[in-house]
Amino acid sequence: MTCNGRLLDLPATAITFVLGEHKDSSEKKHKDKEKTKHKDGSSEKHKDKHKDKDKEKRKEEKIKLSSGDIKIKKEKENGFSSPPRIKDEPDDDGFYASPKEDSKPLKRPREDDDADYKPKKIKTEDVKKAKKRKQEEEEDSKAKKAKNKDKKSPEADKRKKPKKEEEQKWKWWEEERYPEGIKWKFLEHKGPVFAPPYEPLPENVKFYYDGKVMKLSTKAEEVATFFAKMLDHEYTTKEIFRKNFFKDWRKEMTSEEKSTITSLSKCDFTHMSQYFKAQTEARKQMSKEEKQKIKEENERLLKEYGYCVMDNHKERIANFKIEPPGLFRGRGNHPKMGMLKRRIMPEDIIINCSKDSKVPPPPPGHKWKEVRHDNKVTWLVSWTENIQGSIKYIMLNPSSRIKGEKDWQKYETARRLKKCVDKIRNQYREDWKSKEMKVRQRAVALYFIDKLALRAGNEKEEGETADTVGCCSLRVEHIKLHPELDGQEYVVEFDFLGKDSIRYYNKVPVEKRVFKNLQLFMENKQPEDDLFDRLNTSILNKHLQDLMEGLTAKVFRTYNASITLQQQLKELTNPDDNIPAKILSYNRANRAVAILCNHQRAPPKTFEKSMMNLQSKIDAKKEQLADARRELKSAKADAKVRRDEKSKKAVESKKKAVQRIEEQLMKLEVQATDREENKQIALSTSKLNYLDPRISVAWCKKWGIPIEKIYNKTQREKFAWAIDMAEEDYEF
DNA sequence: GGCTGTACTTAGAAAACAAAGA
DNA sequence: TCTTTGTTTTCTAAGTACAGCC
Repeated sequence: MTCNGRLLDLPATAITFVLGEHKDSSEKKHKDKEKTKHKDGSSEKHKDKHKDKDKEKRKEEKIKLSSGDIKIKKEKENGFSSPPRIKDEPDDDGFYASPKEDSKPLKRPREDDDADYKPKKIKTEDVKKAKKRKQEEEEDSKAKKAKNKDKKSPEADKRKKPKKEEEQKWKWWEEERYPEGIKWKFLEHKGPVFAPPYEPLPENVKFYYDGKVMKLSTKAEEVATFFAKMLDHEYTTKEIFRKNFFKDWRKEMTSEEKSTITSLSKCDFTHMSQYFKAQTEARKQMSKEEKQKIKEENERLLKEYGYCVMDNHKERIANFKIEPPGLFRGRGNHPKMGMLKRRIMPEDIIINCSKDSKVPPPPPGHKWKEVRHDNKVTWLVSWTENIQGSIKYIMLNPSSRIKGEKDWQKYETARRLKKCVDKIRNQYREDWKSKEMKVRQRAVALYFIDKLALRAGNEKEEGETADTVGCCSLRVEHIKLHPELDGQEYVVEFDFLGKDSIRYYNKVPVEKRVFKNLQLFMENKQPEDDLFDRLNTSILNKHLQDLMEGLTAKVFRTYNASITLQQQLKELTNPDDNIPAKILSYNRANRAVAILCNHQRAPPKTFEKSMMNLQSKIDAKKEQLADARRELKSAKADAKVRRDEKSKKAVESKKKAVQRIEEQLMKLEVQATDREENKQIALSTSKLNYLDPRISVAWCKKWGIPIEKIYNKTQREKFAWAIDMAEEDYEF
């Protein structure tokens, strides 16, 4: 079985794209089973533990909120008083425990050299290189200063900016990596930005209960506005959502409110909803100046809180704003949808930074939960969320060294898999014959993960999340076996909800041994029983670790996605094509991967309309072309009769016009094809997470395609390492 | 080997923004 | 200049993986 074959096994039409809940009956069945399981099971206990914790937390929260000493200024969301400035790029004067001083900036390793990507020992930087870099940095800062001065001509600024920004980018990939485990040596940041405090509704905005106006307490009103803002959303019609919301809302009510408001269906939020809609409208109608003001404010916030200093470099933070309170919106059939996501206070926040840094001060009158100095982790701020009890983090942007290095490493691991994948495939094929059930299950599951790019499928806490599965957690009800189907032998029909409750539906012919094994695994089982009852992700990954260092189930997805892109690009790119046609080929290769990985999206609401618009543009262009051709014809006839220079020239210019219109038409047609094929497929997820960017960069270089045509600004920032290092002959 | 907690990547929807068209 | 449409960015949920404990 070749990878190429794999893809062809999977024509776009083979996967039916349907979003959302499609199998109520089986889900219900499963849930019922879980309910009975819970009665004596340990997970119930765990759940209770969670509940108690949540209760406690909410109690604490109430106390805090009612203490009334919370004053968060609007201008200084973080409550900081005159925050210290961070330099754009710290001077190289060693005032931080700098990795530069003791690390040698190596020339980047060749791809092949890097194959096993092990952190090397940090070496002492030689003086020459240190000097050189110092010089460069000084030049950078000079350039920056010059740029700041040059504010008189924004036009000129615009033109110069990109180049200069390019120049001053730090090429971390040319430097030595830290030993494993150590993530940084110096870390300083300004802490998080908290959600703005609740602003009570104006007096004239009413809430009605049972047809009568009712004035709500501030806390109850705030939660009510969360619901009112979602009134147009399908969520608010769902029973679970309404139930969860109402339960949590009541907790925020005064005892008086609680005794009055006993039924959600008697609550009328429409006036509130209208008010918010009007506000949205008003925001759209704001004057240019007002909009500009908001924009500047956001920029200021970003400038102040959006960056940290990590090891002598200013790095962008991905999410420096704390998630605001609101109603939890789970995906798919989530049992907790509608629950209240509580407001996060400084007392919930753990700050992580280095000992010798300036610890961000908490907002006045508040304390951080904890300040720690752990350089074995990459996060700057964390807190525990109240819906699942999980930890949330503030981390760096994908363009940062710390994320980029990891990303690079991920693709190197996938490339190592390439070298031994044949051996692994032979091995699991052997294992299909094993005497041990566990080994057979492992081998069949691995075959699916490899062939179909399924996710590993960790076990999930029942009743805590939507009922979704991956490979190891597939249940009998998720597959159907067809000894023969549509002229093919041994077809397995998959139908299950995967991550984010996206449906995976696929009919796949498999090898006879796999088929027979599946029949064996399903013997004497109920639909809701696990297909691979002797297997879980931990067992599988332990096995994979023995086959190759660093190998886990998800590496197969990365490997298969990247190798597919590379093969498809080779196959689909026609050297004679013009640039738009080549880009169409690229998108098609990208699409093949997205289909493999089952990356779907809801078709855009305006899809049909925009398609029609495009078609009418094409029709108009066709007419234009016909006209132009007629004109050319008559010009030719004219020239034949007159035989002068002027009419000859006229023919030439008409010819050019025809050519130009032909090109325009072709571009439009390509666009239409691309869009149609993309209707339900999301390309960005694979582009961002599964495709070794060096493949794309090499392809661009080989065919003279500007990199901007396939990566936008953010993507170019994330993949700066690949853009810098990949040559046109790069092989994944 | 199971359980729990933690850290990190991957994911699609929605909001914000920019460009094109009227 | 205003409106529509398409693209990018933001947001945060939902996965994977693994360490450490019993």
